[in-house]
Amino acid sequence: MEHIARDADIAPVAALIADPTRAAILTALLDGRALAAGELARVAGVSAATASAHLARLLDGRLVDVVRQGRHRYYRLSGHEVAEVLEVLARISARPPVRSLRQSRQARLLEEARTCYDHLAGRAGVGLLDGLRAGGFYAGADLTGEGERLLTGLGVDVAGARGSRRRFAPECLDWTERRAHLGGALGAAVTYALFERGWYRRGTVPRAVILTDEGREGLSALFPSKELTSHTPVT
Amino acid sequence: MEHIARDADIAPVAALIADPTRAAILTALLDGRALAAGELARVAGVSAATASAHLARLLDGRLVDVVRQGRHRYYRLSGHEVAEVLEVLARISARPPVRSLRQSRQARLLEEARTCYDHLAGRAGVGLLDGLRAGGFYAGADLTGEGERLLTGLGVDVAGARGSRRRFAPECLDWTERRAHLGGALGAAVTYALFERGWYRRGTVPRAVILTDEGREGLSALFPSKELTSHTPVT
DNA sequence: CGTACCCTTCGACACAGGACGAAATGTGCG
DNA sequence: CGCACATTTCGTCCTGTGTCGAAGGGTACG
Repeated sequence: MEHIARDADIAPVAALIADPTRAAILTALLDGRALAAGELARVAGVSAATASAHLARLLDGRLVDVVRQGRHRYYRLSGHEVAEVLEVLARISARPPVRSLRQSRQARLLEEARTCYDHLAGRAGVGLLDGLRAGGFYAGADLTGEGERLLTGLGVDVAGARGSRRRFAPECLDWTERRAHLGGALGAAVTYALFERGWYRRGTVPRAVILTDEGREGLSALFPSKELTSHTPVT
Repeated sequence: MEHIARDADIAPVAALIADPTRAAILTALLDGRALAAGELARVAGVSAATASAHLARLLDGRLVDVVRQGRHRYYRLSGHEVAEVLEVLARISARPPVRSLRQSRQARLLEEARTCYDHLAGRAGVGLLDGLRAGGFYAGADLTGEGERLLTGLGVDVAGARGSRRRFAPECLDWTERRAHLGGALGAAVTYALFERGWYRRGTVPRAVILTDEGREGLSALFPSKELTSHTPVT
């Protein structure tokens, strides 16, 4: 009368994430960019041979894709579902103690504004969603008509996001802020547009993004509330 | 110049899920009930000693809670966040091939209607959300005023769900249907009310739930669309 | 109390798999 | 063609951990 597993077996996938080196690799890829095998070895702090073995296993388990370019091989997460797993896991995982000053500065940068795979997170992401809500541009898990006009005017490909097979505009729980930010296809499209406009740019710390002067102006014009724009720059 | 992990380290938590025996135990607990250590050993197909060791590790990692009752120790998931991790992992995990007739019947039961930790999932869960939407009771990620009246009238503790620190009424992606069902605090409250009314009851297969005759009548009165009520009983 | 039962701890074993250096493969460039 | 570089494959070592039987606490019940 025993019940054999008829659910999806999650153990093999979890095992792929369970190794510290592979977890470091996956986390490094969490910003959606593709990194070369050598870079990943360096980030994870292991030899090239070791990283290669791990990447082969991740590839086999379909957690990452590879694109060959010359003598480099660039690896990236195979999709946003993988990023979601990592984020959800982070939500119930302990945050390691901060050791150095530099680390605490990096931590503050990430709490301020970062990308969560392909959309904006951290205080900036939460503030953006708050601003959209306060202005009547977003309600429930959808844009209002007014919101659709606003974002389209800013160069966001709203129609394309709607056509995507991905969920359109779900709220995504932020694991530093413990509040929601904008995720899904629309979250990605908005973030893409913000980069295109130069309102945000990538920082030197992986996943960290930085509000530019133009961005501060543009956003404060759109959202009169202070939340989004008053945050002090981290230097 | 290497980047040490300043993110939450997810590897230890993933390692807890990565062992097949522990994954079986966690999956068995996914319906939110508390099971005794012996039962868990049996469902996982290991000796009591082995199960005990695994449960100790899960306890240490805060994935499960234990409640001692006489000479039994009942284990349960420590919270819905843990259940969410398991569900998200299942979404990117391979479904094992069906081996026996009994397994395929069980699989059909679960696809039809099951609980996802504490709310309704499967075709029944997806149909319920569809019905709420079609009737104008739910839009975006919130109840409409009409929906609030309807559910309150059915005995759902809507106010309590709103007061919860959990998200109120998020859409939860169903990994068998690949469509959304109702999750969060409201999903749990609705499911609780459906059980209280006797419209659904627990099946013999873990996590499976069964639509009762009263439930069929009640739901078809509320939601004229056929989706929710026409499904053929699995025998 | 003594017995039956549930569960955990202990001791011992076996095995998976992660680590590296060295060598092999493959690509680009002069 | 030959050298430089990125990456993988191979061989080997070694730690970590999952497994069980047997023994050791607790708890209930007659």
